[in-house]
Amino acid sequence: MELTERKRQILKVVVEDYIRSAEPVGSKAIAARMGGSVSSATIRNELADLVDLGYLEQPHTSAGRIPSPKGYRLYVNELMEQQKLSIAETEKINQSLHIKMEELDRVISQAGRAISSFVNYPAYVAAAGKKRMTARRFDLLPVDERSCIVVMMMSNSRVKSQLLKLQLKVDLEQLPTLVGVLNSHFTGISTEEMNQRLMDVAEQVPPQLFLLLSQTVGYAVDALEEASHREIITAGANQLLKLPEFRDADKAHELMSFLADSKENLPMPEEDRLKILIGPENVSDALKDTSVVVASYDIGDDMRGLIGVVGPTRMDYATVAARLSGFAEGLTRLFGKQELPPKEDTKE
Amino acid sequence: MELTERKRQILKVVVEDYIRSAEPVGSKAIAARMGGSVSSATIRNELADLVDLGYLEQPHTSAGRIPSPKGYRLYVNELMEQQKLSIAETEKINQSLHIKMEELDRVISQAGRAISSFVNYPAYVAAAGKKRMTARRFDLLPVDERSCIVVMMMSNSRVKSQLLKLQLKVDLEQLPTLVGVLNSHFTGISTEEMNQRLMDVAEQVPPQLFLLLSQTVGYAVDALEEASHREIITAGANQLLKLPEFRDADKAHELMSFLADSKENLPMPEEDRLKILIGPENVSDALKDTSVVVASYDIGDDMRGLIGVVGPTRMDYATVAARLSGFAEGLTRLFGKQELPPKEDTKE
DNA sequence: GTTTAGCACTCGCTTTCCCGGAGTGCTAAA
DNA sequence: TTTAGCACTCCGGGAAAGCGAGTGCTAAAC
Repeated sequence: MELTERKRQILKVVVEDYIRSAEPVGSKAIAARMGGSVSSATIRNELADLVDLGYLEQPHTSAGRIPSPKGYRLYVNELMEQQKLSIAETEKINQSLHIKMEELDRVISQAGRAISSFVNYPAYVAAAGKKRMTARRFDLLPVDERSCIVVMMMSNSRVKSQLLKLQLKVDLEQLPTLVGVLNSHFTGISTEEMNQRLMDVAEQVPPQLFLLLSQTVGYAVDALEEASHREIITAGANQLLKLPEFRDADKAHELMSFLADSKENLPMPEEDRLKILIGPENVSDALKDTSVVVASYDIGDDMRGLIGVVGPTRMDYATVAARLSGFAEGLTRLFGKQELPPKEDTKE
Repeated sequence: MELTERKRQILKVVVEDYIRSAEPVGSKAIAARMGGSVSSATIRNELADLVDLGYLEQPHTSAGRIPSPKGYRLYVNELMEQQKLSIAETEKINQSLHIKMEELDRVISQAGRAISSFVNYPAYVAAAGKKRMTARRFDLLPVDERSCIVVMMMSNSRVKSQLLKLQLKVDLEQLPTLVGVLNSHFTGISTEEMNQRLMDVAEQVPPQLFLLLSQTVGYAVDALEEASHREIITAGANQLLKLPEFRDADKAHELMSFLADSKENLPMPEEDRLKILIGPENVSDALKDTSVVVASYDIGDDMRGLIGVVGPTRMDYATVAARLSGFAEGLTRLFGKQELPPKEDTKE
């Protein structure tokens, strides 16, 4: 059997109607929506075919039809009209991205909330380094004889610092030596190598300096690992409760717990700019009945982020895809503009 | 009419039974639970009195009784037995607080998740400075002629830093002068005063230095304001859906949206170590049918934090109060131990 | 005077039954 | 190939009925 143009038209109408109403779509409604050029009986014949072909499903005899995952897939791939963002929408996106970039985390979580309330579905956001983070430069600032400040610039040009309490008094004159050691031996290498090298230099450095050195390197390792650790933030899970498919508390609870606890299993495609995963296409069991739309954005040159939206398979793919892309572009722009680094590889 | 000892006993049984079962408690069940020393008929008489006194309510004639807010209040104030944490529980708390204190935010949000899963209700966490944060010390580290690193130690001994891209080339020799100005004129004062003072010194400083100065001060102001801004984090809202009183999606949605969006209105008592707010005692409308238990903890000497738990009025107050206190103590200890500051007021 | 047994009554909850209506599949005619 | 007609299916909602837990009251017992 063939998938004629008319069948495609009908499928499109069914998908869009169902997305709107969340209720099975009947032949009469379809006929009306197609301009009355054909009768409902004709539509019925076509519908039966579409069910046979696997694009539609019938909750029970004598109910209308709803799209199957395969139907959604065809819709998304071929039938869906690329939606343009209205000026008002673009405006709104830009407005919600007027964030002073202080902490990366904070920007990201704010972006998560913004996108969620913008598409009316739960959203998740993540940022990850393209490669492992390393230290580019160290400094130590004396405070008093019992404490000093470590300052570390990381390979992504972000700067981290902390007050360090010293176990032993340290001669202030020796700090420059230490800084020299740090910068010559501990920059541009992975955290494992840093720990390793700490062992190696143990003998070359006077013991009381070594203590401070290992404290500093310890801090650096922690900070680097924290920075390269991909953190996933979710927002707007409560949006689910507005949807008819999640009025059942158990269903809602299941998905919300998943979003809160097992974020690691959210889809994180590596390559695509925009990816749509429909129902069973998701790997995680908890997402089997839901769809996910993910877009990626750039954080400067070294990092990459993902924003995703989770919703029922009956998701408004066209709108969500458009808005998500818009957001991703906005974020890329935001980070591109504010990013400071004179990107220059530090030789170790 | 008097509140005899037996009435109090009965009230206690009703509250505790209702907390467990979420269902109106009948006279027979009470009699059984009181050891069979009195018959259900006697209990019925007493129950009628307790309703008259306002401690109990009757959803409808011929249903059992449930506690009124006034009943809960009496229970919490006088009837409830202080619960001790078991060793296992204490252990579990300490374990969940084995956090390396990196970012304050992160500790706090992790603590929120931990407490929430520990009491099985949604939780919120906040940290706030006791007084406004000020800068205690500045440093500038040259990177190249177009950028340098600002390092600022705040009054709570936390250190913030960032790479600054300079609009103009600056002579490296002039940085020490600038640091001097910063440390002598911009420490120990509020952010408003900092902005004011920036105007004042405008003429005393060569123009191209002034640009860098104002950039630095701008950064400092932002960072200080961000640090003193009380951020409230909520966690575990999904726990609500397990409770029978929130099986209704609309109810759950209302409260969850409140928790997600209007966190500012969550109770933040100033004085008490532990506070319990029952139903209508809450000011926010959204919390009228829920109870809140809040405890406070110390973050070093300068800051104070709050952890709270939100649940139905039928909350297990005894357990929640004990666990929350345990947590608050744990946090106080955590911050006390890791806190570094040699607390010393900086003269401006 | 307080407590208790006995009993009729109340009222919410669940189950069952019934009905309307939307929608289908099939057949036969256009 | 399309369409009108028609019998049939099945969901969803509302009414009615039965159940059962629990009450309030009365009258007797302690």
